[in-house]
Amino acid sequence: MDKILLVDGHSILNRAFYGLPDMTNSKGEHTNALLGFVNILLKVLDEEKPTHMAVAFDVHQKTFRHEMFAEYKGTRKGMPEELRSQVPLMKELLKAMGACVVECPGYEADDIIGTLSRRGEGQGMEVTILSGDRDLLQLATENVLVRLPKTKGGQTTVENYHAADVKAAYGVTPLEFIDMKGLMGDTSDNIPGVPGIGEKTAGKIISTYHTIEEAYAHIEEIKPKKAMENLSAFYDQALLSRTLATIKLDVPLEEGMEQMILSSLFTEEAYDYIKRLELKSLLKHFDRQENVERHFKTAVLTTPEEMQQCFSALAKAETIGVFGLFEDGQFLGLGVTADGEKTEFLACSMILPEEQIAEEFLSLCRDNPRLNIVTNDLKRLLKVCPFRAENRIKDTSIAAYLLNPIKDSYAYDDIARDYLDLTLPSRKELLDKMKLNAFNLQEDKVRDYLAYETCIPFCSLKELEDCLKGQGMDRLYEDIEMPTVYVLDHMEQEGIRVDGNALKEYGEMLGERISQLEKAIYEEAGTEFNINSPKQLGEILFDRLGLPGAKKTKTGYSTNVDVLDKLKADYQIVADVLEYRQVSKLKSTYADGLSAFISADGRIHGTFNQTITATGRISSTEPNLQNIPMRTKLGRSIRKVFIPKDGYVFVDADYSQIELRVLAHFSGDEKLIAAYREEEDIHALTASQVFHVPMDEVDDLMRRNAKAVNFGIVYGISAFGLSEDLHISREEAADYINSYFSTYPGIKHFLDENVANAKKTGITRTLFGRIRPVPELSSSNYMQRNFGERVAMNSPIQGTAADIIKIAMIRVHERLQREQLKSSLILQIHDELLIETAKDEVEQVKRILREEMMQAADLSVPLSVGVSEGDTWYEAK
DNA sequence: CGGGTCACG
DNA sequence: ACGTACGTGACCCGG
Repeated sequence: MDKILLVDGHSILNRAFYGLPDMTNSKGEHTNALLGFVNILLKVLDEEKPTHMAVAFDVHQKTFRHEMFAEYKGTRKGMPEELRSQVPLMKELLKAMGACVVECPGYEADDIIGTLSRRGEGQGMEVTILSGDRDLLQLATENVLVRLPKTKGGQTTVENYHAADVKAAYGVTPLEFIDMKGLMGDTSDNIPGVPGIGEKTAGKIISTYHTIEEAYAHIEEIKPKKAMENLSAFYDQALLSRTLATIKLDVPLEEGMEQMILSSLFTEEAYDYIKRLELKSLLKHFDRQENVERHFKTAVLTTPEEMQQCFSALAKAETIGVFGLFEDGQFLGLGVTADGEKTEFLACSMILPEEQIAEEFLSLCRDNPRLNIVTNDLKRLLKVCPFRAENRIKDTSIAAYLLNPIKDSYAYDDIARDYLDLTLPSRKELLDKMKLNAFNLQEDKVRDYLAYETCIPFCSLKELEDCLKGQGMDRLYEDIEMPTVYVLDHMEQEGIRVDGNALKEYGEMLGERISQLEKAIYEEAGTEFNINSPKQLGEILFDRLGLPGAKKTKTGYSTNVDVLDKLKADYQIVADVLEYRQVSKLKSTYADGLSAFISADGRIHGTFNQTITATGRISSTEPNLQNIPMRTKLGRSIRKVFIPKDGYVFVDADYSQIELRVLAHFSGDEKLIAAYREEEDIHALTASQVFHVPMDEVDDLMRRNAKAVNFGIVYGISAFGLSEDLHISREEAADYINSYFSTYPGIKHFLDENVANAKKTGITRTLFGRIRPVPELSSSNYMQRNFGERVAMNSPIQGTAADIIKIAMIRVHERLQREQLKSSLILQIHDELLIETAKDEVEQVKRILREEMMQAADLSVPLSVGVSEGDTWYEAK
């Protein structure tokens, strides 16, 4: 039997839009609703297998209709621009897929669907209606099924209604449903209904009397009393509402059933259009040459002989893909491919030990100086295979990060999807929480996994390199990012020495103080509670003790420093809580936290991540060595436990105001450039200019305020942000900013141009070509857009500073190696490098740091570097 | 697992 | 009337 699927275009698009996170393609077009729509549609088509299909749209988008009926209710907010822009794209896409898109001026999509459902039913067809809108339930009959997709918890389930199901769920028939709506109204459709009658009452009334007229005829019997009075007073409005709620069944449609016959949606045209929209995950549905199922295969090799044979074959290749498999830090083996399809996996074992695989691989690289190597996580691989042949080794995760630094993962499945139009199961999908070991490598899913990890880097390299070249980031990739991998690996392997006993004592000292404070706080509160719980603390301070100045967060009272600082002078308990917070932070995160990371060699080997930040900075984890306390005396003293190995000292070098210097360079502002060239005190100078006083009259407070202004400029200034930081009024903050911009017009111009440019191109760019997309700039949300503007101002500055220190790191590290010094770079903290320095090399190391850091970039202002040494990190800073 | 808080540049 | 300074990571709580 023939079967027709009728799709409510707008409502499904709407569902899809709110069900998926925002997505934009490289042209800045929003595409999440398109993707969601197609996925819902494909799922339903698969389940229903209809012979015919039509997708109905309103001619005018919903907002227009709301304006027409605006007198009934306050106008609802129109659909956001991110969604609106996808409506025409969706229609085009459907047409490209050969789907019948039906619109009719003067009628809504509901009416079209109603008309077609009756027409289909009349012709003896089965009818399925797909909509996100419950109103359509009035169309359900024995032969007309209404399906409502629901998204809860990421999973989409579909509610199905025939006439009987409507009755079961609502106690009314589909036709009565219209009367029910006449009573209860619908805010989102601007249908007024009867005041005071909601779903419950309306349901009761209609299930008893079946129609509004009949209910009115028995008006005396209606309960509750309020409903009776209102129905009586608003009877006409109820009838009008019902008319508004009634879906028309007689729309004069030109389209005939024959136009709705369904054939393959995966047409040539659709392929091109989907490709243009960059909906890569949909491309897998197309049966195309470039998309023929790839066959990734893995053979697990376990003996030295097999390995020898494998490597001899690899030696003939031009490029090989490599994957180092680790589980819980344990090296389990090496995957290799020479063609991107067949993977050979060398599994570690007693007869094929890790060292032998590593050695053999190293000599393969050494003996074949033209062999190119591609992998998706080079730094990981370096832990077992410390090879160095930079121009020949490529890391696809780094390349993908440069091309889009705001993604949160660069795993093989992400790269396959983004650069090969290939949808592969992720590790989690394939293996879930399975731990890999020597005994399960032969399982099919594990072998698939090994193949993907090994082959995808191999297969995607060319596309990635083409994209890098196209974006002008090939030099950035080769000259800065790839060499950085080796420096980070070096820092991780070296680690930093920590005096475990001193750390323990420090922790105990903190523990004693915490006990004292706890006791005092409980006494002051008159009860014991968990001070670490913001919820409990808020209730104690603001409810139980009735302190003033309560501010609310989503979940309760805000108890952060800003709030508590204002109270600490008047309330001892608040002062104690603040100290408690500070001390327990130091203990849990630093004293206890760091202790847990001290290795057998007495050093902490953290991880430096190169593909995390949106701006190009490095990040540090397990532990985070880039946020060791500095700003308070007690916190800072923890740096005394970081000590160099015997016979060594620390030499620490940091850039002075590198971001402001970058800004001076970018903006070309003459005053700022001149100031830096003459080595002026930049914050004092800013104070003098902004507050209109001579330099020698600038006091500490003025200088501090000017410094905050300078910070603000770098962050993408806002009067609100500055006023919060300085505890001044917004007006005052705005005055500072205006004054700043008239002093340095070049900066104002630079920032404005930056934002305008980013709005046009969708990206920002650093001095060395690093990009950062700023999709927030095209948001319809005011806050989001403002955020995008600040990001557009900040990213080139922060990013260029990040580029510069990477260059410095590379050069410092390479020079230490080339000059065969014993000293070693062990930490990078954004604008600072820490070198564990042999005592007899101190002067040389200081010179290297100064030279390489200052010469890392050639800006129109000099780069200034401060260098110091000490027997602990505390002293060296 | 998200929110609040706080450590750093 | 809204409700923000830019970039991170770790710890704690509580659902």
